[in-house]
Amino acid sequence: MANTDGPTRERISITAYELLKEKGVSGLSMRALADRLHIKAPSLYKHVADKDEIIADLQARGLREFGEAIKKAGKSRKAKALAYRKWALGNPHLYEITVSIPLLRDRIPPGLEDGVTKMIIEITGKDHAHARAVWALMHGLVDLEIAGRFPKDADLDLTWKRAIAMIGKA
Amino acid sequence: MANTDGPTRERISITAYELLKEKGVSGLSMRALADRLHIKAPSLYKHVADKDEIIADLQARGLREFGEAIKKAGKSRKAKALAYRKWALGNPHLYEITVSIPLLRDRIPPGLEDGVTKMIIEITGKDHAHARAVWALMHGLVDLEIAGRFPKDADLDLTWKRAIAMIGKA
DNA sequence: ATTTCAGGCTAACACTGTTAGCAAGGGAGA
DNA sequence: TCTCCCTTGCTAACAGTGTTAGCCTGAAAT
Repeated sequence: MANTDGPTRERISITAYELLKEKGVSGLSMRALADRLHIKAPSLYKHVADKDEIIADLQARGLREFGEAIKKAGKSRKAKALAYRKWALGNPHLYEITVSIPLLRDRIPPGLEDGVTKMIIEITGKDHAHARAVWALMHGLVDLEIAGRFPKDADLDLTWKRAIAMIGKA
Repeated sequence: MANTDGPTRERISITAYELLKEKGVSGLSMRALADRLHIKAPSLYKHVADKDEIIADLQARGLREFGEAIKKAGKSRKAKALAYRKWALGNPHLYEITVSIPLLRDRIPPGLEDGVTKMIIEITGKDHAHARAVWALMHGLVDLEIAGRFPKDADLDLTWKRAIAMIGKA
């Protein structure tokens, strides 16, 4: 071994997260990740089966942190909704890799996804169908905002206000 | 010239669309596109500046066809909403490249995007903020459905019903 | 007939994920 | 202590991506 303290699986995970935060999904390459760990790209495969394992890792982290952020927020639907927006916009790359990319269900800890889904259902306090519609509304808002699909002069605070009104009344 | 009838810009556009329909966004490579046109990849650059020009082309087509589909639908909000879903699910790859990828605003015909936006505003019959919330709701539903984020046993027809109820009441 | 040029071509570069095969060092067992 | 093995690094390489440089050829225009 050339290096006495090689990268553990944990360090790889943390470094991947830092790289994602700084460079986004497209900047998360195996070579860039290896560089930060001061090893060569092929050596990563001694710790990890493939890139999907790293992505699954980040998706799990995203689900976990997102879940905590929502849990911490005030109890009202409005507070939860605004927490959703705040978290997603504060962690756009993590949000993207967690929600805008096919979820690697087989490779994340079981129950994680269900936990988040159930939490959304509890917040809305209605049936699954309603909860899914609410989730879709919030996801759509965030996705379009991150993707820059709304015009620059769009009043998104007002848009969220309208969206929250829609949730409350139906 | 080896071939007497080389690919025109129009043929490139059509072939790219066919390729997208069949192979999806990830299958739309310059080499695969060139193959279908019976030329080599570098020759494409005699007709097109870069791949983004082709993507912008498809985004414009997506906006156009999507706009027509919504226009054709029944006048009720419900009919429009269901037309949105139907079109998106019927043209998932075109929907993805049009909406789930950053829009190349500088390279699509001016007014196209605004036209679609205005149409949505007209349908909702309220202010811009409300229209954007409605759009986000529909986009979120479709995006999550295409991405396979809803469980297999989810009743999505019911979810859309709830969503449409939300639109109507707020 | 000569020239110009559109539109093909091959070779190549930098990047992506990934595999094969080699080497060196540390830890475990005899 | 010696030896073996296994972990974990390495380089070279492959197939794929978008893209550029430079060459060649046939058709059209002067």
